[in-house]
Amino acid sequence: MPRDTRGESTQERILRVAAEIFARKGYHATGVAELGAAAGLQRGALYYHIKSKEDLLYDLSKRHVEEALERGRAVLAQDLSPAAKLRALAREHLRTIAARCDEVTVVIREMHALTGIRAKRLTALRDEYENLFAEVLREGAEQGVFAVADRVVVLGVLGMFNWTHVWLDAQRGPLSPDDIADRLTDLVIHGQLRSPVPAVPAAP
Amino acid sequence: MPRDTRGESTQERILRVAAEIFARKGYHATGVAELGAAAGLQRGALYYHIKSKEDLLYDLSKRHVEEALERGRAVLAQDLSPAAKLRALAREHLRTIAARCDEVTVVIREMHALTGIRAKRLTALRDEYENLFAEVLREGAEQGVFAVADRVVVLGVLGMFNWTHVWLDAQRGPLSPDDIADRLTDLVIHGQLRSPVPAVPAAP
DNA sequence: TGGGCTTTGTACCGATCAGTCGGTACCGTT
DNA sequence: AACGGTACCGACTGATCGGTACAAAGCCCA
Repeated sequence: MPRDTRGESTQERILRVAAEIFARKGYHATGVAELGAAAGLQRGALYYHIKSKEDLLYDLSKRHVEEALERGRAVLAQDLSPAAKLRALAREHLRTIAARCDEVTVVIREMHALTGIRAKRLTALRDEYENLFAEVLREGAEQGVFAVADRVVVLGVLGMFNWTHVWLDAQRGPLSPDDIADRLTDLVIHGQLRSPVPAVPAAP
Repeated sequence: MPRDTRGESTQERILRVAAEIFARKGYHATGVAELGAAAGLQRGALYYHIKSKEDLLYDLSKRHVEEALERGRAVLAQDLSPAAKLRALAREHLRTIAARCDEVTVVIREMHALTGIRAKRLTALRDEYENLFAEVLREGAEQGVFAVADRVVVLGVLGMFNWTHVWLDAQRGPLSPDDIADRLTDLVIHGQLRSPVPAVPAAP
């Protein structure tokens, strides 16, 4: 029963500012006093709401990945062609990054700061999310629409989309997250080759 | 004039172990005592060799990016087709990651820990390296071999290759770095689409 | 043997770290 | 008025942080 009824509980405010500061300064470079101050609390008050600093990072990351995973699963449950599914998944991914860039950055950059069972659980969650991409590519290959995607290709595609969190914010163009997702999806589906030049021999 | 003539100076040993520890634990989570101990030195002795902890991170990163940049430039100076140049650049990139995974991880993950002019200088160096990929794609488009690569595509391709540092070590398959680079290059050039008319089938 | 330089270890600095504690103000319920 | 729970504060702990001062020890050349 939080006293604050202006639309955001103290818990939510703490998670929000923690994501912002962790993304900007890094987990280990951020002190709990700084986290509290950003949330309008002293250290003692902050520890009324969180169990530990690492738990804060864990809760923040877990909630984010779980929500993204849920949305991704909904996309895969749709009755679409593999190519359309890949496009829809890419759009969902880019929308998430556009809307929650701080959290994405924290999950990707600071996950290694988690220890023990928390690290294991979050790694498992992240693997589950990444499997969504593998699943779409597998479906496409099964139907003969895509070339068989070995693990390298899956990780390559995944990396392309994951890396967008680094530059999406700086991309101050007229392109919407959906536009960018479409452009990257086209690249994965069609490649860059435009001339009928045959396959390239390996470099010496 | 290092006393150690067994092939590695104290300076080099410090840079090497620092890369390893920074990559494993993170810059801010690593204490200077820990760095010294890993190099066989006490804190005071360590500070005879380094100016500061941040300077150690900077020197380590700068040296690495400069060397990678030099190799990349040599690739681009070769007289090759755009596709062959992209393949050669990808191979060079993957070879670097395979040989110096710790340094790559540190540069990518801990660069934001640098401040002031050091951050600016390293960012400029990294941008210069990333421009190599943009340059290859631009050449290809200029010659009509590649589709025009806008900034999104360049960043997408770059992300795909940069992200490999996350999983290349875990990839305990029979694939060499060159194999992986070739596979990713093929993806960028040809895409995954194979239907309705199966193009040149990729070897499974 | 004796300077002179490089390298190292020890002791120390002030600051900050994550986390805990006792105490207090406010709340609705009884 | 008394109570239990929620929310918060400020002070405190012991440890560790990055960095420095300084002297001893190892080394080379004379």
